[in-house]
Amino acid sequence: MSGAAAAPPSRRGGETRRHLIETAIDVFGEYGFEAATTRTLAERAGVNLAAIPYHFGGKAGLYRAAAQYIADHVESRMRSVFEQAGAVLRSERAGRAELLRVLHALLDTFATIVVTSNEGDNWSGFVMREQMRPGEAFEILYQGVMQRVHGMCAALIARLLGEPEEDAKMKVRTLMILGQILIFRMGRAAALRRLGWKRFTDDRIDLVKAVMREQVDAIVARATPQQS
Amino acid sequence: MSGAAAAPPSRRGGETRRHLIETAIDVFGEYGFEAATTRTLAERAGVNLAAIPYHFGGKAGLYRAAAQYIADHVESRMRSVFEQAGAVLRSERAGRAELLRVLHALLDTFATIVVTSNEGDNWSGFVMREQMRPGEAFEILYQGVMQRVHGMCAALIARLLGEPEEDAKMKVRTLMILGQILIFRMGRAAALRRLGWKRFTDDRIDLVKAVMREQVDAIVARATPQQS
DNA sequence: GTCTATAGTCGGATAGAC
DNA sequence: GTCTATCCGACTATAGAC
Repeated sequence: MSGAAAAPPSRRGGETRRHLIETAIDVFGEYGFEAATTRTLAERAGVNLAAIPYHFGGKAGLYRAAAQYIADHVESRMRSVFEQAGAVLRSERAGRAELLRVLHALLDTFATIVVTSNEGDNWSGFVMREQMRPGEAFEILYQGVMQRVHGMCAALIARLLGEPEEDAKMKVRTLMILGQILIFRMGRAAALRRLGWKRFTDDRIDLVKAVMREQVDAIVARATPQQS
Repeated sequence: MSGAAAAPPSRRGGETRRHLIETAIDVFGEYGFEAATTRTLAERAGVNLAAIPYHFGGKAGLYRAAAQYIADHVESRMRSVFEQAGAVLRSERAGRAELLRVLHALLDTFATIVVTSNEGDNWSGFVMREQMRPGEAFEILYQGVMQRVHGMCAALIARLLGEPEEDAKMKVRTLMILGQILIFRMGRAAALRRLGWKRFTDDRIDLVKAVMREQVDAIVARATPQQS
């Protein structure tokens, strides 16, 4: 967790709330909703057990609050590239180079967020669990960020390839390209193991980004295979 | 699930054991180790609660047995393509077309197994949870299948690109290519949502495979970007 | 708003009959 | 090998003092 407290409310209530949410993201991400106990949640947040029913109505309310917090957090880190990409997409006659530039910027930012999470703040476990058993919290996450990342990438790739944006094929293509990044998060244990790494350092993330650019360039270059 | 139980004991013990393992894969995959209760495990398997400590020494033993069962099962479904790929890789002067053919065969088989799981047998939740919190069971899964899939793909791609196989770059590249498939399993909820699908039918899986081939061909074609 | 103490529930494992 | 009954520990939530 990085930022300073956003809202310093009346007394210590807001502080407790916030602390509890940030801890809850870690704990729920690590153990899952059922296995995470209110004792662990309260203990790690350094607050009293009874604060959970008091502030959030119960364990489930805290869970929802955590999902909302993640959506807001990632959204804020993506906002700048979202705006760049939106601007380029709105201009009817954006050049190929410009389309590629914002696509790379979008994927780079996404890769940084996705790969570096869990070396400090750990929302990814939370998100992965919601992928496995989508519930109320999945809606909050999907509507907030996932949809926009997918949508923007698909629009950019469609323009670059000159193919229709709303086809299933284009959506599949876009999902696959995002999968090239997400593998390092969702299959992190296997990826690190395979690479003989213990964790992702900055230069390793740069390698990932470099290979990604190479492969995205190849895909949108529309080179007919083995034309050589 | 296909394979027979490894150790068929005296009476109905083997049947109970097997049933318990297959159910356990579903239940652990759905709820996770901690949240899955022995009562649920026994009930869904239609066996007595006390059978779990009896046959597996406890909940943890059943979990390990389930991991081994998954590794064996996937291994057996991949065996044929593993052998094909191994043969091609051993022949020093395998042509480009042949290398591509076995790479596609490998990825196709992998895609089928990965995407169709969970419409019947559900080992993917189990595997994903081990990715999040790698434990004893992760070793069983990694050593068994993951390592071979990654290794074979990397070897084939390295040959096709004429790049060294053991470099981090090649491993990253291979992981990314596999990520194109795995996104449909690990990010299934978001993918289905984005595509407006409820589930993966045969023709949808064919679409995924077709796009994957296209993109793999583009990547290994070594086309310099924007040469056009 | 925060704490301690406790009520009420459900978990895993075992004992011992069959 | 399989069952029923039971123990004991851990969990969530609440009551009520401060």
